[in-house]
Formats: sequence, structure tokens, C-alpha cells
Amino acid sequence: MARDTRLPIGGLAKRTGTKVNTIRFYEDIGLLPCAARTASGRRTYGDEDVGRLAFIRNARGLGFSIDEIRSLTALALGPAQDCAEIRALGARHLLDVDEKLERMARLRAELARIVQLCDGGPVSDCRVIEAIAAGTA
Amino acid sequence: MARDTRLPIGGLAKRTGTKVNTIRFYEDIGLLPCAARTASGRRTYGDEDVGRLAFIRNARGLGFSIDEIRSLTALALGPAQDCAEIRALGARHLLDVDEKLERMARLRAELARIVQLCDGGPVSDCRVIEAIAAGTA
DNA sequence: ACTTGCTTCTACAGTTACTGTAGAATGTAG
DNA sequence: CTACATTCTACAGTAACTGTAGAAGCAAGT
Repeated sequence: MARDTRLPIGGLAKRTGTKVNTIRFYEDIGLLPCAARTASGRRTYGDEDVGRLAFIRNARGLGFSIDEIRSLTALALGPAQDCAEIRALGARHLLDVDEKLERMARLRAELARIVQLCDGGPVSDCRVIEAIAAGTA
Repeated sequence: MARDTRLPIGGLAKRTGTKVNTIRFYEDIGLLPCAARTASGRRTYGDEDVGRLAFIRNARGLGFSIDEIRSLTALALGPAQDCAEIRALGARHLLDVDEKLERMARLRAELARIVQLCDGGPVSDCRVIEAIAAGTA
């Protein structure tokens, strides 16, 4: 077992791919508990902190908002019955993502169409501006 | 010809599906020119303003940033040669959108997988939290 | 004429999730 | 012992709005 793997904030940052300021920010808003400090007042982190921050970063990467992550961790620390709520939160988020994906796909098609309007034609015939102005239905 | 179709800010807002505050915001940052005013100091808008705001809203809907829209309108008002630049801007934005789409699709798959972990199993076996914490590769 | 109620005015604070900067102190390597 | 890197706190800035406060203007009903 690797004991005494205490990291300074920069180490934790490197380990989790997070910026130092972001870690302090998470502590400020209570997403991370207050870190332990050295005699001189510097933050030190252990394995549990690495795990918790990794969880946060992964959840953010999955598109969960900070408020959602707050719910998620609160539920995770709560009674086992709340598992249903956890799943519900995930499912709701999945619906959001699907909706966003659909909108983006439509946007993509429209944008491609508009950019095509320029392709190969003489420069003076560019209709991109007009196409955008005309609206995307 | 419909002359005298001057609108107050609320009318323009309704016509273009924009909030009143947003219109003022666009004026503040110079995206819209300063509006004409009535004797008592209220903004009035004509057809050209409707068109310009519609263009902005459509471009925003297509995901262009305000800075990009600034470039677009500057180029649109410039010499015809800049059409190539307009197309380039659109193409660049299209690449961005494609990239975002890809990332979101991957995220969607991972999220779906995680939510599945709960489905049908007993409540006490929920692994959503662990799955998120484990990272998404 | 008067009052009610809606719209508009300016100006600024709040949102989300960070990122960057200033200035001081502390830690580390040569 | 002297650089240089890291950390500390505290606050300003980012994007693109949204919301609020308090005052003033305007249109309609009585």
C-alpha cells in the first residue's frame, strides 16, 4: 500500500488534469471539502481527494452541471434508496443530451448547405449572408 | 409599400423573438447601430433594423459567436472580394460544429451505458456513481 | 382631469463555470 | 544564499445574455 501520497495543489492538478485555480474554485463553492493544510498553510490532498475530484471532472466531462453533481454526490452519500433518484438524474440528463444532439445535427446540415452556396461559384455570387439572414426554418 | 412601419423596442422584440434587454445589449456592444429615438427618448426601429436583428439571431442560432457575427457583418459591408473570407469563416465554424457533434455523440453513448447499469437491477446495486468516478476513457 | 397599468428608460447586479492577474510568502535547487 | 517555482488570498474578467430597481412616459377608462 502506498501511504503518504500527499500531494500539493499543483500535484493534484496535474494528476487530474485540472487547473489549480479550478480546484480552489471547487473548494470555494463547496464542491470539494476544505483541504487539509500544512503548517505553512498550503493545501495537501490524499487519495480520497484525487478520487473525488476525478469524479467531478468526469461528470463535468459528461456534461453534468455543477448543481447536478452536487445532487449526485449528496445522493451518493445518502441512503441506498436514493439510487432510483440517481438513475433518474442520469436519464433526465441523457434526454437533454439527445435533444442537444438533434438540434446540433440540424444546425450542422443547415450550415453545410449555406457554406456550399459559395463553392465553385464566382466570388461575386456569394449568398452566405443572405442565406443566414433568410433564417433556417 | 408599407411605409411608416416603425416599431418600438417591444415590437421589434416580438417580431424577431428577442428579449427587449437583449436588443439593448446588442446596441451597447455595437452589434446593432444606435437606434433612432422619439422626442421622448424611446427607440424606434424600421425594416432595416428588423432585417439586421433577424440576421444576428439566425447566426446565433447557427452557433456563430458574437465576434464571428461582427466579422460576418463587417465582411458583408466590405468589398466583394471578401466573399472568400466569409466562406472560410463558415467552413471553419462547420468544422467546430462537427467536432462538437462527435464529442457529444461519444458522451451520449457513455452516459447511456452508465444509466443502463441501473436498469432492472436491485436498487442496492446501483453503480452509476462508481461508473462516473471510474472515468470515461 | 385623473388614475391605473403597461412600456420604456438607464444603470447595474447576477448567471455559469471557470480563467487570469496582482502581490506577497514560502519551498526547492544549485 | 540566491534564483526560480509554487502557493497563498482576493478580486477582475470572460460569453452572452437575463433580471431587477426606480423613474418616467403613454394610452385607455371613468
